[in-house]
Amino acid sequence: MPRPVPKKEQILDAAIEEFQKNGFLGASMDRIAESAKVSKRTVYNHFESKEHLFRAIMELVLDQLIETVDVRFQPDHPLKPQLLELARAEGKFLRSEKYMRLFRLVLGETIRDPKLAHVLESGAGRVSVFDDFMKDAYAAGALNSSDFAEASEQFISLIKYRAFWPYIVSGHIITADEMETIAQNSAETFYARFASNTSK
Amino acid sequence: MPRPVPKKEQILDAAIEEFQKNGFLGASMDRIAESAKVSKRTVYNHFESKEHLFRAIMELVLDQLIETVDVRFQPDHPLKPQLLELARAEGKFLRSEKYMRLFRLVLGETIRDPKLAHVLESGAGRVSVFDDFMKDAYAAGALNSSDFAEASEQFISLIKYRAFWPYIVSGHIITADEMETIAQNSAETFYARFASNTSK
DNA sequence: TCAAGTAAACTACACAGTGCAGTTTATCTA
DNA sequence: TAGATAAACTGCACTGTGTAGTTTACTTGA
Repeated sequence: MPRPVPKKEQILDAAIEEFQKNGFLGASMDRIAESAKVSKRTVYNHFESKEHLFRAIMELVLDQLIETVDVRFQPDHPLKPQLLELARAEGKFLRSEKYMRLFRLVLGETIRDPKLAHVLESGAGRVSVFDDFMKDAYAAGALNSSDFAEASEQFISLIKYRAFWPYIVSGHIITADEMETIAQNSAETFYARFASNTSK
Repeated sequence: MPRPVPKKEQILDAAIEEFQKNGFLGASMDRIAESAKVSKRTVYNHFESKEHLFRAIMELVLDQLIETVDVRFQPDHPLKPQLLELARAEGKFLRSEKYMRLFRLVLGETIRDPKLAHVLESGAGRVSVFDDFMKDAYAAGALNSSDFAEASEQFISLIKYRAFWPYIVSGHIITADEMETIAQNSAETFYARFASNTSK
């Protein structure tokens, strides 16, 4: 294998932008070729159809949507600051413009074609970090409810709804300050509801 | 005024379905005419363009997205069951298939064209019922925080995220039982965080 | 020499929107 | 009650445009 020719990536970059801007149906292969500074034929040499190019992008993008948050519960530390840390980490992850834009692209096409839904579920829908955190927290006696799936979902709801909604609805990406407020308030509410009496 | 011809409504019905199924770009005026059992020319006699037809539908649909929930805080009653009632009312409203499908249509097009966003904000984004409820509850001393906008948003987050997410992501409309569980858990969490000590 | 790329013309098709000759329908009038 | 009238509707051919994907003839660099 010679060198990792950059043409393919030029095409992918241009395609991501085009799909993002116009959606699958609105995207034009001619424009993609043009803005990738590549002949149309070259596009088709790398990707046999629009559909294939789109799917290639989806896969590429999915890797970047995989939750990178990795906060684990530490039994010997108090719960509250750990909740805040978890909320902040999730918030930081959600707030990146790259994530938001990719998510929007995927969401838009998922709505168009529900068959793509599993893509979202396996990507953005990942909740395992929260689940694991809650499971460990309960095992350590820090939670007052054994239903850690419920606890996990509520925490996620508090954070994600307010982070996403403004963007979905009006394209507004939440500021770092707004996100910090959301993280604090979410942690506070979660603590009020789920912290065990014995936990500090 | 001659007669209230039903053709226009046949067209609107067919168009709603077509736009819902294929989105604005994917929708075909020929198919709309065909499934409305009307000639294409008739479609254009009623609506001068695809865009006009789409906007007519948006307006039609918006009226149906206006929040119909009307639960007011009653100072002489305990807070907790009132929270549950509010959550249930919101849940019932959200859960109707008509609402879900229309919402999805609007959301899809909003993502395609953020200029349509204000449509959603003035419709589904209405939070005044919750705001009013919280304001009254605070005035009656039932809440432990003066920030009723925050309280309101958190309550909404707990309910809406879990009601919408499955549908947006996979087309799954939540069952009445699932919604009831969400309402109860949301009310419980909200109460744990925001109920004043003096409230019963 | 040859693999990869370029540019531009070309095919085939789907679609929005129009024009028009003729038909249906409801309502008003004699 | 028969028939006139106007408006709504039909069916269909047609224009123009944008697009996915292909073909062809040419270039470039190793």
